[in-house]
Amino acid sequence: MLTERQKEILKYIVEEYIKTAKPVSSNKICNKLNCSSATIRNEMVILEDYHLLEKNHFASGRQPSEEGYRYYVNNLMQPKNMSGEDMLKLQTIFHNSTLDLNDTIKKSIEIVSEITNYTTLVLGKSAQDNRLKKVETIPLEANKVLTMVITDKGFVEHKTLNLPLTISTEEVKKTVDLINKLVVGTPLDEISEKLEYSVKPIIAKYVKQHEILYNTFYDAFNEINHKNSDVHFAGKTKFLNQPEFNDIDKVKDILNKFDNISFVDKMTEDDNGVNIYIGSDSDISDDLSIVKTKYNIDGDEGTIAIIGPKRMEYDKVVGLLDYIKQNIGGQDEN
Amino acid sequence: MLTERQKEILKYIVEEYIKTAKPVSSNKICNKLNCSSATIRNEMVILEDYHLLEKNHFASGRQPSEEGYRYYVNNLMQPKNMSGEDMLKLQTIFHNSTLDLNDTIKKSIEIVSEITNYTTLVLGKSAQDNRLKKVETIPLEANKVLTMVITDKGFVEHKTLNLPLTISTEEVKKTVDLINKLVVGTPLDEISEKLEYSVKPIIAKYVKQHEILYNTFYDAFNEINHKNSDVHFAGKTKFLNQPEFNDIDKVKDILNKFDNISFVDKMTEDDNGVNIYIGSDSDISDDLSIVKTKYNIDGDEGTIAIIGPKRMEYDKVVGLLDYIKQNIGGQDEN
DNA sequence: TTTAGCAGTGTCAATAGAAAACTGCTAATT
DNA sequence: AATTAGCAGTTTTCTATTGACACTGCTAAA
Repeated sequence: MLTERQKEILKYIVEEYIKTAKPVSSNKICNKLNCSSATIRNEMVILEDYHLLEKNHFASGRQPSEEGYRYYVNNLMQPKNMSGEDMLKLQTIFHNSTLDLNDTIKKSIEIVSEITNYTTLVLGKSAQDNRLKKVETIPLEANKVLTMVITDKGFVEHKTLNLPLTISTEEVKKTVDLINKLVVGTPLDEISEKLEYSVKPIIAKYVKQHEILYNTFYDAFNEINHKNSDVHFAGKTKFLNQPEFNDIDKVKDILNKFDNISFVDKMTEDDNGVNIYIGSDSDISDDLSIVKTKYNIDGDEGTIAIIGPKRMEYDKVVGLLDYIKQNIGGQDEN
Repeated sequence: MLTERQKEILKYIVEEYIKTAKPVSSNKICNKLNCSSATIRNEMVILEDYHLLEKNHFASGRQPSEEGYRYYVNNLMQPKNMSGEDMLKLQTIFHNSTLDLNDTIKKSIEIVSEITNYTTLVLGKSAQDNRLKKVETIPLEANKVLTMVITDKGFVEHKTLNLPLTISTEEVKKTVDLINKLVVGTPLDEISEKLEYSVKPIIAKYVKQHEILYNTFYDAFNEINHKNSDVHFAGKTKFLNQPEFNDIDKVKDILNKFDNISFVDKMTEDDNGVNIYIGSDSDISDDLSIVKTKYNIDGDEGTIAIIGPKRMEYDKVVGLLDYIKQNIGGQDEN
């Protein structure tokens, strides 16, 4: 358990390091608290023993360790209220009724990225609890057919097929009708199974060249399920502004992870508050942190995440996400 | 007009610089041609007078200028044949009939990026000469409506609308029917005009709350027209491997340009061969070059472009694109 | 418990010198 | 007239050294 003074010192070091990116010396701190630098140094040794602070080299100042950041956000930090100006920016986007929901969200994460100067992303609701609304095909020129899969929440996945000449448009229609009759209303994550065991045999009976058609729809369903949500980024290169990312290899690594978005698993974790993943917890890079929250606007769920350096202004970011959660998409309806 | 020897020297310098990224000295060259380094130096002075070579500082070796590269690709370079192994990789993708066209192309630019180690992108055909196939709406839960615009080439644009409660589904249907009756078959780039002058008055007559519905479709059409083609990247960060991109600001600039894809205008320029845009010609960065070609597979047109450092292996890249053009999408049918 | 004071340690910027890598030019050679 | 050897001159790069600076840890005193 830390003493009050130790907490104060840790808080000061974290916030100062966040501001300057430079190790904090005992001297700087003793101006804030009224005690000598030697006292501070003694305390710093203790905090280092607790693994809350780190040194770069023997005679350097201290900076927060990953655990130090964690202690800070859990125990010391106070979310910072947004400026009125920034609130206004967000409100005008959200009350612009001419934009559709998707556009509103895209626009607003751009604002968030601009306000915070960090990369921001939004993760649409996973399609997994969508149900199939309908399947549709539209014949185009020659032997091409546009096939679409539409869900009850408005997801659309489409593919253009080049059909072998041996398949007639009637057979396509038959297949579509069968799928519509048999699986509409089924949750998407159950559809592959149902397709394979209930639908395939029936199609095989009624449609001659069923294989290729069946496979197409099977693929489309799988795809909509796998890219289980759309991800939109804003300010993807913001982190390049931070001094800790002057190493090209680091940059490359992070950008590739952004593209593979393997880290989104973190995002879908169930939690109703604002969650903070620091450094190695972020699953992207030891040098990055993620602050995320879920939103819910008129039943449309999703996640907004802000990605910044470990040395991120957590108080500001958490304040911002709190605001969004409360004022815009905050119906906790689990 | 250059002498044979001057051409040989220029060619050697370009190719050596491409390989090593280091200025080439007279000494290295005189091992290749059988003459002394002094002779080479005399020639290099002449080539520099022609603005084909550059020096970094007084006593440095020479490297190609932008014009030097241009002279090289136009007069000295010979496209290099692909290795059998690489050909095979591409062929297996292209003859995989279970993939639809879009997936085939995406997969193949991934292969191209892997083979070349450069960023590769594909630019779908512009939607401008598409015609409207149909407009469709699907009512979802509550007051939400999915609206779709579909073109004859298989483009699909969709939006989810939150309708005010005052609008009935019948009115939506009426609007859609009217649009379908009046503008199906119209080329997309003429549709805004037609909508505004021919359709709007009629809708205004038959539909009560027509404004919001009309605007939605108007927006959707505009959007499909403006994002006039889809762009897919592969190996977006490949250029970070090159030594000339160790400057974070340069990196940031290029990545942002990739995202804004303002440079695609270059891509749509009409030309049937393989085009090379070097340095400032590329409209991305003075340090990058673009090599592109159009393809045409079963009537589906598009452009494949390879983006690499100015110091790019033009012979290999041109050889690769030649191969793609000839073996896969090379019907010159303008 | 706290503090003053100091020795010890590592960073950083500046400087200097020497080696390396080339070129341009001149004068001799073919 | 074209080519070449040779050398002076230029710039980069590497290494070493230095002194100033910024801290810390520890000790001993308050």
